[in-house]
Amino acid sequence: MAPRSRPLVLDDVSKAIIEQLQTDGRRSYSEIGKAVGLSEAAVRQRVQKLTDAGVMQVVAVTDPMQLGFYRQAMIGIRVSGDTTAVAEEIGAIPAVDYVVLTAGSFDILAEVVCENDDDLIDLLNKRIRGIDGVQSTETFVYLRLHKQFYNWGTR
Amino acid sequence: MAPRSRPLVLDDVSKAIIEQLQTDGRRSYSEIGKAVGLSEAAVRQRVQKLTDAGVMQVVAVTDPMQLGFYRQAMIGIRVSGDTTAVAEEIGAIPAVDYVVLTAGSFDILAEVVCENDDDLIDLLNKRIRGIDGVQSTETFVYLRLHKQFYNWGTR
DNA sequence: CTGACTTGCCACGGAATCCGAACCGGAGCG
DNA sequence: CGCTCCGGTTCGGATTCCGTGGCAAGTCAG
Repeated sequence: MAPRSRPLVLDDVSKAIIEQLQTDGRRSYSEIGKAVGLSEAAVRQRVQKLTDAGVMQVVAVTDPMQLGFYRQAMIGIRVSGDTTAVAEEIGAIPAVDYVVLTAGSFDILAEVVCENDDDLIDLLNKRIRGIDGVQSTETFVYLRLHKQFYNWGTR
Repeated sequence: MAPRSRPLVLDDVSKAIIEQLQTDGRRSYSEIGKAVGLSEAAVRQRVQKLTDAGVMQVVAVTDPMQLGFYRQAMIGIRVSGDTTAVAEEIGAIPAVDYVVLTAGSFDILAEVVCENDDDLIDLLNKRIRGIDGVQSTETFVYLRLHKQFYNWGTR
């Protein structure tokens, strides 16, 4: 949770390792080593370094729909005053899984995951719009998730 | 890439397994089994089923910044005609990692990952705005990613 | 140049894990 | 009752994980 580390240049081998784990996070070190031309131990050390440095993390990602969260939305938020403070507060809400400060007609974009429409309404009215500094919000209800990639690493 | 398997109810044990893998995608089956009260083989079978069904996938997620992608943005797109077709075309662009059909003042939201501003400009002008049916776009350049969670599974 | 230090990789071996297959018990059904 | 399906457990051999030690190639100071 603390990516406090130097730039940490990534050579081609590390990129290759990341690509391997992007396609399958459970691939064995020796298999990766075979693919990138390194020994098992070397791969292991590099993966450890990469995760320690916060460059990469291996996790399970899920389909919210199939877990009972039937309503997702992106919320554009206009703020007066310190955007960071507001972002902090919004990020503290459990239903919010993604917060980013932006330039443009919104100051903050927040993605939320709710079980149903009632939860979304409550979230908006009772939580987000009540935050000090929030001027206005605009909600984009998700109709269909069409693409979701995690392998933007090296192209 | 094809979540073609509808019903598949998730009991508490499967949810617990998912939570384990959400905190660490490389945790061993036996360790998970110990945590959720199942044998190693049973955990393995369930994980296999869950991934096959598209409920969950274990992957490496990376910090784009540390991989040389210094410019991210969300692009709101207004479309005339079939939104699905446009979404399909946008999703085919490598720099686009996230596409969702929405209700609201945008028809499509697309997150893009670029190396720099020039790439972003080219992406917008030469790729996205050239797609048939795209009426207008609005770009929200990311200033700072503030929160990003993958563990929305069960709360 | 040289010696101390650092860094990254490989080799190795014991412990742990993975993984396929066999087995088992309960539920549903004719 | 016999049969099948399902999900769990057990089991054993192959594989992987992981700590450790060694080695070669820098780097730096004197």
